[in-house]
Amino acid sequence: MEEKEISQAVIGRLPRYLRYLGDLKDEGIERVSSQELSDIMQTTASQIRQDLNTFGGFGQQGYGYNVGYLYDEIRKILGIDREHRLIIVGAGHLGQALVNYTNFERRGFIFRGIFDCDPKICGKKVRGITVRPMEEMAGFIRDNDIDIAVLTIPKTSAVEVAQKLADCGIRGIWNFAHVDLPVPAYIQVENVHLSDSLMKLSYNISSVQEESETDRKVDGNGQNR
Amino acid sequence: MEEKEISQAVIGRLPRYLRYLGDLKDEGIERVSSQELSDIMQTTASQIRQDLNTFGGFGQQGYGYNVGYLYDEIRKILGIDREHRLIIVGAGHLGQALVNYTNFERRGFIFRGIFDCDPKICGKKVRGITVRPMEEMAGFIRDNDIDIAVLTIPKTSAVEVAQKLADCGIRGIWNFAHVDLPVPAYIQVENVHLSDSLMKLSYNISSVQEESETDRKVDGNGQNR
DNA sequence: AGGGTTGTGTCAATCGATTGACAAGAATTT
DNA sequence: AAATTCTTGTCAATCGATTGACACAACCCT
Repeated sequence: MEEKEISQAVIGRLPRYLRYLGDLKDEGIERVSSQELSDIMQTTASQIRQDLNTFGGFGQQGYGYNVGYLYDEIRKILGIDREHRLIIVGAGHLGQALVNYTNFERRGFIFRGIFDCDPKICGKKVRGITVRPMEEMAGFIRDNDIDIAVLTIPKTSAVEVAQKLADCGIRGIWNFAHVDLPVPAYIQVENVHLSDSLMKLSYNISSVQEESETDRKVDGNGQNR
Repeated sequence: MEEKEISQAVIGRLPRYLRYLGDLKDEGIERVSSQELSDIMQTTASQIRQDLNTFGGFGQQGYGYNVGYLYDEIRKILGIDREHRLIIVGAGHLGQALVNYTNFERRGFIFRGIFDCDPKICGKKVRGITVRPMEEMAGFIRDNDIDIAVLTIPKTSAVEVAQKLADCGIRGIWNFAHVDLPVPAYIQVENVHLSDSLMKLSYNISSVQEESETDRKVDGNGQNR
């Protein structure tokens, strides 16, 4: 079924394509060429064509790409054409903030449960979802067919909990804890290391400082890399 | 002062080095070789040496690297040997969660102010910090020598607010809004596109599914790339 | 103090990712 | 209907990042 390994660099760009295509759809635009899209997105037309061709020919010569069709195809590739069921592990500030962020649900990521080891928090409701004790987690994952666990607990217990999650058959872990998780290769881990991100910003601020004699031209490109 | 452009790939790995060096320090370990470190971090010794040499020779032949010294040097490189003053723009769930996350302060990122356009929220206190109306933002940035603005507002107003931040001389923007920000090149933007990250996870889960006939070997490497 | 060992800094080779170029197919114009 | 324009898919070239190899410096043991 799988032919060749697809690079994470390409995958990482797909959500951004999806975002711009969604904007175009909202504006009622039906077709777009790689050149037009690259102008808007501040990238090269060649990269867009190369990226899309990794998954097959979605465009048509002399016409370009159909916005709605391409949008749907990228959704399928990313696996967000179906619902994902998530649980939050760690009902602290961040965990609660994520549950309250309704945009995820709009994209098909549905929060089904919240777990915490603190008995004082258990029983409390966050956006209608009851916080449950950790002991119930394994059963809950199996009973509710949970795809993804969101780890918003301190690093001290993260590795242990990740092990537990692996044992009860979770498919992916969205990891906000500031550690690398050693899990079997068939479990996917996506790290969101917020403090790493802040440190990168700190570096980039400082390095701009140092080259302050250089010209300060406006570039206007806000994409991450 | 600047000699050659340093790649973001290298910068992106520095916080991870710092994390593992901190762990070694806590264990009381004084010296480490690139080989030992690469074994722990699941990378190559060559990459570690190459990365560190971008900034100068921190090691000694036949000895390796002094953990404490290297730790301090990387902190200096990242610019986290001094304090950074931040404001939160957008006092929603995520903004409040970030203010309450004490680990940032421990690393020298100090939250000085919170701003929101909703008058109902203004005046409220989050971890001792009063939420102020947006009108006061520009003055506050100048008066309090603010480095970094954290953007936790909806995408609809993000571009406009970023423009305002640029005008009053902010140095960096930590952007949680789901848009690319067009700002002058001397302002650094670090994007945290949470839904993009979730979509990547979704893809990787699905792609593992498809190649399920392949061997399920344990790899134990939790690093992001 | 000398010899063996360790391990860095660096250069070269490999590997992967991005960009450029163009042939050919489809649309549009005349 | 033919000519022209547009624009993809793809191949080749370039560019950048990672890995491997090794000379030589510093350490450690006897």
